[in-house]
Amino acid sequence: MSTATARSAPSARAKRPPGPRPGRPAAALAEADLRGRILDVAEALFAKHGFDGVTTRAIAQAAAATTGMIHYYFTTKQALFDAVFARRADVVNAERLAALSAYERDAGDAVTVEGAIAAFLRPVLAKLAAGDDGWRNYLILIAQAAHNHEWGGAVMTRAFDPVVERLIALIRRALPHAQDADLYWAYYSLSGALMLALAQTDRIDRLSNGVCRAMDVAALEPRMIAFAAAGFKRVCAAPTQPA
Amino acid sequence: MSTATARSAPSARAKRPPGPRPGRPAAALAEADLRGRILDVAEALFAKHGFDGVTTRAIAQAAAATTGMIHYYFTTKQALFDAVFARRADVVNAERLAALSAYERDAGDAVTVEGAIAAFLRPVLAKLAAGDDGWRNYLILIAQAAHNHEWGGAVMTRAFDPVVERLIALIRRALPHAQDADLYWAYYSLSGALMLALAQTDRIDRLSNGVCRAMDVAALEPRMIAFAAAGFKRVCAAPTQPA
DNA sequence: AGAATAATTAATCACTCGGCCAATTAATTT
DNA sequence: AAATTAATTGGCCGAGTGATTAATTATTCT
Repeated sequence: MSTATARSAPSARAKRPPGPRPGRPAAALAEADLRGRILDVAEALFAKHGFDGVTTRAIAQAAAATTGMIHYYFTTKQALFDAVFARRADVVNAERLAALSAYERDAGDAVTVEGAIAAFLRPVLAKLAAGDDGWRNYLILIAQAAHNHEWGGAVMTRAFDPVVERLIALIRRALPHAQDADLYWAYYSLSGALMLALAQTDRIDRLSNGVCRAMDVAALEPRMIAFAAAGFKRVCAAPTQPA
Repeated sequence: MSTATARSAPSARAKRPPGPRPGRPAAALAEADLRGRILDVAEALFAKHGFDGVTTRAIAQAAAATTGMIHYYFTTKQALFDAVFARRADVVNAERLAALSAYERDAGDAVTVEGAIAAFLRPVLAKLAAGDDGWRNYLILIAQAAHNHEWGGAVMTRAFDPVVERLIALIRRALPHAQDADLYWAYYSLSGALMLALAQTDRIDRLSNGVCRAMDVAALEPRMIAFAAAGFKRVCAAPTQPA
C-alpha cells in the first residue's frame, strides 16, 4: 500500500487543480462540493471497515456520486485513501507542535514529564472529545494504521515522527539522566495506550460494565497523562532492572 | 463479522468430526494434515493482510489445496477466520490464568502490582519471544481485533475478559484503596501498550533509529512491566487529580 | 472381499471488483 | 455567441469473488 499523496496526471485525460471552481451554485445546506463529500464519506467508511472492506461503489453511493467521479478526482482507490489520510495530518501535527512549543515557553526550566505529555496528548484528545465525526473517523484511521503490519510502520513514521521527537526532546529536559532506549521504550507504551483510545472500541465499556466509557475523554485524559508520566519516570529512573 | 467458532451441519452434506482420521500416511516432514495446514496458512495471511485482504483462493494456493477444501472443512471464509481466532485462545488463557494463580499462591499476602502485571504479560510475551511463527501471527491477529471498530470490542471481550478480571482482582489486593474506575482506566493504558507490541510493527525501530527493536522482547518486557506498574500505582493512588 | 464413508478435484455459478471511456451537460473563457 | 474546458453520467470490461456441486479417489468398517 503506497502512501503517495498525489500523483501526476495519470495517462490520458489531464486534470487541472481539482475542486470546485469559483462561481458555483453556492452549495446549499449540508451539500458540499463532490470532491469533499467523497473524502468525508471515504473517511467514514474506511474507518468502519478498513481499506479492503470498502468498495468504490459503496463510497460512490454514500456520496451520491458515481464510481466514475471517484476515479476522476482521485484516479485510484489507493490514492483516495492516501488523500483521506493526508488531509488532516498537517492540521494535527501543527496543533501538537504548537502545544509543545507553548508549554516549553511557559514552563521555562521547570519542564515536567506530566506537562510535556499533556501538551502532546491534548490536541488529539480534544478532537476525540469534540463532536466532529470527521475527526473521530480520522482518529480511528490512525489507530488502524498504527497496527497495520504491512504499511503501518512506514505511514506512521512519515506522518508523525517529528512531533514524537519533539516530545521526547522535551521529556529529556525533565529527565536529564534518561537513556535513549528507555525513552523510546517508554514512548512505545504511551503510544500504544493512545492508539487504543483513538480506536474508540467499546471494549472498556464492556469490560468495566459501564463504569468507564471509551468516549468519556474527560475521565480518560487525566488518567492517561498520570499513567504515562509515572511510567516514563519509573522506566527512565531505574537502571533497567530486569523483572 | 460473527465469531461463532463452529456451526452445525450447513445444509446439504453433513460432515463428521473433521480432521485427519487415524491410520493416515503419517504425514512426512513439514507436511501436516490439510485442515491444520489451512488453519496455519489462513492465520499467516489474515495477520498480514486482514480478513478482507485475503481471498479463499490465496489461502488455498498457499496451503496447496483447493477452495473446495476450505469450504469442505470450514463452510465459510468467516467461519475459517473464527476457527483461526478460537484455536489458540484457550491455550493463552489457560497459561495466563495459571501464571496468575501461581503468582498469587507464591506471593501470599505480599502481592505487588509489578508481580501481578508480570504474571499477566509473561505468557503472551513469551510467545512473542519464541521463534514460533504461528503464535506470532496469532498475536498480530489479536492486536488487529483489539482495534477493530465493528467487531473488535465483542470479540476481545468474549475471548479475554476473564483473565483481565483476574488481573484486576489481583492488583486490587496490592492497591486496596483503588477505585474501580481508576483500575479499569489504568488497565486500558496497559492493554493499549501490550496490543501495540503484539502488532509487531517496525515503528519503534524506525523511530528510535535502531536503538530499540520491536522484537527485542528481553528489552521490552521489563520496561513494559515497570511502566505499567508505575502507572497503575499513580492513577489509583491520587484522587483523580485533573491535569 | 465388498459396502460405506471421508477426502479431494475440477469445473462452474451468479456476482462483484476496480478501473475505464465515449458521450453529455454545465460552466468559463475569448 | 462561439469555443473551450470542467464536471458528470451510465454503461462496460476483464478479472476476480465466495460458494456449490457432481464426479473421483482414498480410506475405514464389516
